[in-house]
Amino acid sequence: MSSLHIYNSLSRTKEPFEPLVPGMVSIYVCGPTVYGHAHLGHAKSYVSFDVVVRWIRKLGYRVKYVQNITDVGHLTDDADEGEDKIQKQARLEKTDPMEISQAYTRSYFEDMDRLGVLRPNIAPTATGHIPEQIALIARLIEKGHAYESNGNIYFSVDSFEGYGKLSGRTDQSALQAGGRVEQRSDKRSPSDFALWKKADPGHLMKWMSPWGEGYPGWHVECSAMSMKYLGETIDIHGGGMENKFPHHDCEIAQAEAATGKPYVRFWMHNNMVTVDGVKMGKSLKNFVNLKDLFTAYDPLVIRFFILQSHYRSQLDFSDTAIQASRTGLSKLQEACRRLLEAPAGTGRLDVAPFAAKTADALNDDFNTPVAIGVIFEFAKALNSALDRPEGLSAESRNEALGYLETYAGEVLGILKSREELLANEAGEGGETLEEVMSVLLELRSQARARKDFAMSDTIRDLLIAKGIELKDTKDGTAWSKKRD
RNA sequence: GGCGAAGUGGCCGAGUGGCUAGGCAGAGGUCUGCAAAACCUCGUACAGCGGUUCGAGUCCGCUCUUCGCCUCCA
Repeated sequence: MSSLHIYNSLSRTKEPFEPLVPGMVSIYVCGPTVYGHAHLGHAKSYVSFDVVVRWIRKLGYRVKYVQNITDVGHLTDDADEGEDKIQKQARLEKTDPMEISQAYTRSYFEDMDRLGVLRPNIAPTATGHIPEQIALIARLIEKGHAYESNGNIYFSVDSFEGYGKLSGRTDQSALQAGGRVEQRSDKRSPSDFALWKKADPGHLMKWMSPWGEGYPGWHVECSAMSMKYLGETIDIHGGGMENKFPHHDCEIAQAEAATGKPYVRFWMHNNMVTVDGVKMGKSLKNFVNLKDLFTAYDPLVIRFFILQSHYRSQLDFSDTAIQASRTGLSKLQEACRRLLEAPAGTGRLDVAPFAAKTADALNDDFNTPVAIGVIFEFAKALNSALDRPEGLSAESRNEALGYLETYAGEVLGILKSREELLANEAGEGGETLEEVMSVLLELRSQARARKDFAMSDTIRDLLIAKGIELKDTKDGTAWSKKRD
């Protein structure tokens, strides 16, 4: 089997992955700013990193996964202008900022839970780490990398060699030429960015600091919390591509200027979700809210849809694409269900080659689309084996189940549990339904026995109309509730 | 203007220079009373033009097009 290779945005190559501390992997992923419900873009990001974490754990490492919650409202415009987003939402909802951030934090985790995204080990909030951020800022001032200007603290980009090395934006003078960055009177250099902002009188979320009442800049929370929980050098830092610049370049500058050590060993950036080829974003009105999407599609279908493309590729959202995923996923679920219900036979199925190919795909920079492709190939081989009269031996059956439950279940998180797969009708009334169905199927099989196909087809059609599907097999008639 | 990514069959979407990606949809077939499901077979896909090579979707160059970032953003 191959070993894990990860595409490092910093070197722009795939590199073999070894953690800094043997057996332990530290991961920090930029979390959401909580002033609205999560959308499909959030889902792509956090589902992707969920698989990263699950796979690295599967490889035997202890993973410490930190994902922040940005609950300090940053500004709607650029680093210095506009309204605080959370405060704005609070005004719209006629409440206060803390209630907004709390409510949408809960909403975020609800949605992620439904997508099967495992909770991070630590989900620190920016508001809960103001002292840490102040301490980092003070350290930067002390070292001459930051300065005060009218109660605001700015990071001095000129003081840090290599600013912009992640995004490739290293020539600051070239940046200003055609860009939209405006010269601020209290910044020494246009590229300097805010570490601490003085609060205007109407500003609600503010804290006391050595520089007066204010609030932290956006970039500083990630550096402060990452270093607090994971150390000054971490293995993996993940986030959306749109955050490479300026956010991640600023994080690097702050952290490395303060510590003199490398901040992150592997930078991972996931790509965007687009709608009709255009980025889905909060500021555009084209985002697809997850709660809305869940009313039309099983969250597992959304997860599967996301993992069918690679995390570094753009994913174009459309109903036809997602419907194709729904059909494909149910095919996989059906194969697994069939396996669970299959009587023991004598046939064999060699699972090892499929497992090796799946692991290779995941080791190759978490290539989930290829991994899913292999699982489909496996499902085909499995169905073929089950079609044969000799079926599958108990041993092969267990190996096949183990493969599916490990890769499709544990690692990719796209497989329902055994209970869910076997339950025709979960919940209230299920038992009664089973009994009624067995009566109907018995009547139908009697009709078929006396070749009264008009009657048997009537029973089937009426059930179809109620969303219950029948399948006649050599072992009798199976039924299932059609779900979508 | 600067930095970066990408253009693959009807749709989605992988792809390390030679060996089938995969899924959805479609066509034909096996099985079945008929269906459904499953399985088998089928599409001469790689934006265009040059070049390197015995051989390129895969490397190089040019052209065209699209997208992201340079402002909050997963």
